[in-house]
Amino acid sequence: MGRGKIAIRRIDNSTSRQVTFSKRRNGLLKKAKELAILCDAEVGVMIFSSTNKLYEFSSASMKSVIQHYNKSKEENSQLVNPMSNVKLWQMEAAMLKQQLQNLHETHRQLMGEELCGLGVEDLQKLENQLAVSLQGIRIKKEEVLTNEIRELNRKGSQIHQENVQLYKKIFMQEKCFSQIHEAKAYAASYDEISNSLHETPVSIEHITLPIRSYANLNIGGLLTYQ
Amino acid sequence: MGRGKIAIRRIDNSTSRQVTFSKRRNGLLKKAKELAILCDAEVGVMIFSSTNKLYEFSSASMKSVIQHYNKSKEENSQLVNPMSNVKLWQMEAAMLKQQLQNLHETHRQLMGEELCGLGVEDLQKLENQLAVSLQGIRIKKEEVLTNEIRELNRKGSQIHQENVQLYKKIFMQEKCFSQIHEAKAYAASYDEISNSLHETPVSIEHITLPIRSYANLNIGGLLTYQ
DNA sequence: AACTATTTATAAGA
DNA sequence: TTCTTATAAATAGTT
Repeated sequence: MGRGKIAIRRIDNSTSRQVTFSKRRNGLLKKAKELAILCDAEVGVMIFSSTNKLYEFSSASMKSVIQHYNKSKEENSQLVNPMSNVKLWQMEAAMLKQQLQNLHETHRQLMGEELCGLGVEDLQKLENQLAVSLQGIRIKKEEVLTNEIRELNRKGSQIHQENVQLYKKIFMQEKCFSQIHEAKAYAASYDEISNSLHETPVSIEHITLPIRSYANLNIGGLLTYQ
Repeated sequence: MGRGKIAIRRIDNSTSRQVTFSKRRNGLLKKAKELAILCDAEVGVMIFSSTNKLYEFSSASMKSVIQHYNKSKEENSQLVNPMSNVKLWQMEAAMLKQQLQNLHETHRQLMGEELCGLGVEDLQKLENQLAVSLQGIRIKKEEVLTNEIRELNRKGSQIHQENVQLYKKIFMQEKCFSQIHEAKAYAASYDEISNSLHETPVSIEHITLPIRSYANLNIGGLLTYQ
């Protein structure tokens, strides 16, 4: 329809293509509108130019047209339907919820709650499990404590050595008599405390206090004499 | 365009409207196709007849056209986007997954596994919790066992009474000497066993065997003499 | 964007 | 529905 007939194939000339797009786009939108009005039909048209600009017509809102389209399609196939994904995720969520609930119940039983529905055998199993767990945790705890003690002992003796070196240095330099006196006094008091701690192995039950004393001594020693 | 000009308003005549719909619908789809080809545009057309039948054209897949449309629109609003639901459910699932993972870790710690990341304080808390749980479960178990024992004792003595009544009946009827002898023998043997069980209170530790003996006696008695 | 020769779409009728 | 056909409408090429 025009001065000459054209074949329906991509128009090579860019300008010509753009002009034709403009004309025919308006034509299409007009015809869509007419169809909707004349025939009482629900029509939705989306057009994207090659420069990605959107032109649209819809008799109702485009949202409702697309929803209608989806509804119409979900009878035939689930593939085009963006709702199918929703259903998949809903199922996933339901499954996770169930797992969570189950685990929660088990967890509460392990915490010693909600034991009413359980028989003697279940209770016995639970008791055994908890006894084993408790044992494991106590072993682990002792392990951790032992390691901490060993580490503190190591650091304590290391810093004690440092302090001894520092005292020696101070003494050798013989710079100030008052400092020498202090150092002697400190060394005496330190030995008095650390002798009983250091020579004998330290047990878990008595470690808390000695460790703190150690730490205080170390920090005090370093700050004062460095 | 036709024999006469028509106004663009709803066609009243139903048949005429349907015919026009058919013609113009094909026209619109054809024009949409031509536009897509000639101008290299992305086009999507959805048409629903008044009887709700769907006719469509899309240059690519309708799904991709709609997605393109949504993407183009989501700058303005999220409402039209059918993916938003999916995202909501994905978030829900992710949240549940996280909860499940957390609970799982706690659970494993309660089971005495994976204790490596824990400090002394955590271990101590865990130990205390487990000790409390264990205590609760042991109390519950004793409660259940005590109830079972009480119930069995009740049944046992009840059925013992029944048996005594049955023996009396048999003796009173004096139908058969051999039966009387049997009854005497049974009563003697029963008293021998049950005296020691029934007079003294029964402790949990020793209950299992006595209860079974009781049950056996009861069942035997009932089956034989009813 | 406007013009216009031509093609195309389609209203009415069969 | 489909075919026919007269006519309205759309538009290709031009200005």
